Amino acid sequence: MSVVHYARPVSGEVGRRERKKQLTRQALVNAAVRLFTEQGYDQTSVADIAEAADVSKRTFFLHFATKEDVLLADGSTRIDLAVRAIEGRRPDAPMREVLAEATKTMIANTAAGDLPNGLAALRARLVVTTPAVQARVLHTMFTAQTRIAAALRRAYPDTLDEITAAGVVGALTGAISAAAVASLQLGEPPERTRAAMQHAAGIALHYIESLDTPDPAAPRASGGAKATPRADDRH
Amino acid sequence: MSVVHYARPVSGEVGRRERKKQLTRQALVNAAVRLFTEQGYDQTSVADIAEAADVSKRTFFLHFATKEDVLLADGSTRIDLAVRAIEGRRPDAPMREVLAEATKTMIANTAAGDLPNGLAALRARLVVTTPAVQARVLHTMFTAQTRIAAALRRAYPDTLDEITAAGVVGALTGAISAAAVASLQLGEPPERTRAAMQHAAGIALHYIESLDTPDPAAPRASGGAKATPRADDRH
DNA sequence: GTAAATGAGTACACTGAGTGCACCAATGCT
DNA sequence: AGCATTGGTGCACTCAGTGTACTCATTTAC
Repeated sequence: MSVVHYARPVSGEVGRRERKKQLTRQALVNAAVRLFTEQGYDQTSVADIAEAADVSKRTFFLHFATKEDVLLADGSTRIDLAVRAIEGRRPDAPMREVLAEATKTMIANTAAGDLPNGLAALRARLVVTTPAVQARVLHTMFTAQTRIAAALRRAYPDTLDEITAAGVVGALTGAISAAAVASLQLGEPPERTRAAMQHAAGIALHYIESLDTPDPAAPRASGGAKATPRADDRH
Repeated sequence: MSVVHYARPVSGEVGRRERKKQLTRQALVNAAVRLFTEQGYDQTSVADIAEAADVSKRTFFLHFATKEDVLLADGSTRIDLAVRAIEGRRPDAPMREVLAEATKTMIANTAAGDLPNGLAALRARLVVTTPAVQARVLHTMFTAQTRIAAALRRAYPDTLDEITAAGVVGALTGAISAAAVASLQLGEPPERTRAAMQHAAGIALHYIESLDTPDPAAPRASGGAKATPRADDRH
């Protein structure tokens, strides 16, 4: 393999080494997704995955710290998105709006990234069926919270102390993830789950509004959140 | 041992067997707390704990499903408390009030259970330093959420659908736990951490009020939540 | 162009969590 | 006293995850 000797590190390219690395990484993800789907998560060992991807078991752990992490391959992208949404706010934007924007971005992205292989769908299934995966996802989200809370505090340094910032972000993500899992457990289809997440975000955000407006004339149901279309459309 | 032959299974008593079981269980907890404190969590193996408690390693797993679980020995008590607080509500009590009560009970209990051995304090320390413990606690709390959400929904069947119930409870516990961890990470003393939890609960509850009162005349800062003494006393 | 430096992948041995199983012995029940 | 139950044991096993010393392709420096 090699008509071209001197590849092109020119023009800001990645280089063969890095490309090959991403290749094995992708092979591992694909093998994992396939095996998890075919045989189930618990019935698939890391050795199996490595074997199927035709690398050594040690190599697996060169790319992923734990067995669960292979399911979070796309991982930090969404968090980065949220952080950037907060950091790139208009200077005088109210907190509620900024958080609403960040939330919307994240949920939208959740929907998008699914196409390549069935990663997101598989993950969704495993989150409600496999405790180990659920625990890992939960933990990942929790650590992400602190990053987001930090960004938020940086954005509103004199409105928020550490505790309040943590509480706000905790309430937001707590509501969203609880609603998402509840929806998944009910066996609802993806777009309904996304709606559930939005609904829960609306709940949390509705409150947050009252932090923006020190003299709350309108922390009421009328506000921007429109929190209860869902509570109505069922029962 | 044994002047009394036929102990007393009379009058609803526990019996020697059960008593001995609790004894070994307690021995395991004590040994674990001591070793974790002396040598650190990661430096202590389950075999070590079992050895120190003078039982076999196999016995450890007869009492605790995982190494982390030994730290959650008191575990489900607090959840039961919350569930009971919800179930035992006055028939017409507003949701906010019920949840406030449940929250207060839980936080109070958190403070109380610490006395016997340093379990709660140790756990608090490990939650912020040891990922495995943090993950386990998080997961425990998350599963507890569904029980609480179910109880809440049972209490307010026509105000709440599954999703909203999950969202409400998720927001509440998300806010509380995020604030608690933030406080612990700041190295704050226990009573300050408890205050942080209360503060975060107030945040979440303040919103929830608006679910009770379809026509909110007073979902403002004056209400029962008193949400921001903390945000002021720092900044 | 050649040599040194780097870093992905490998082989292998090891620790430690958690499980299955057959068994023993104390306890509880009648 | 005799039988059933059940907490605890010993042992062998699986599997996740790590440390280490090695190879070899690629990259970089000369």
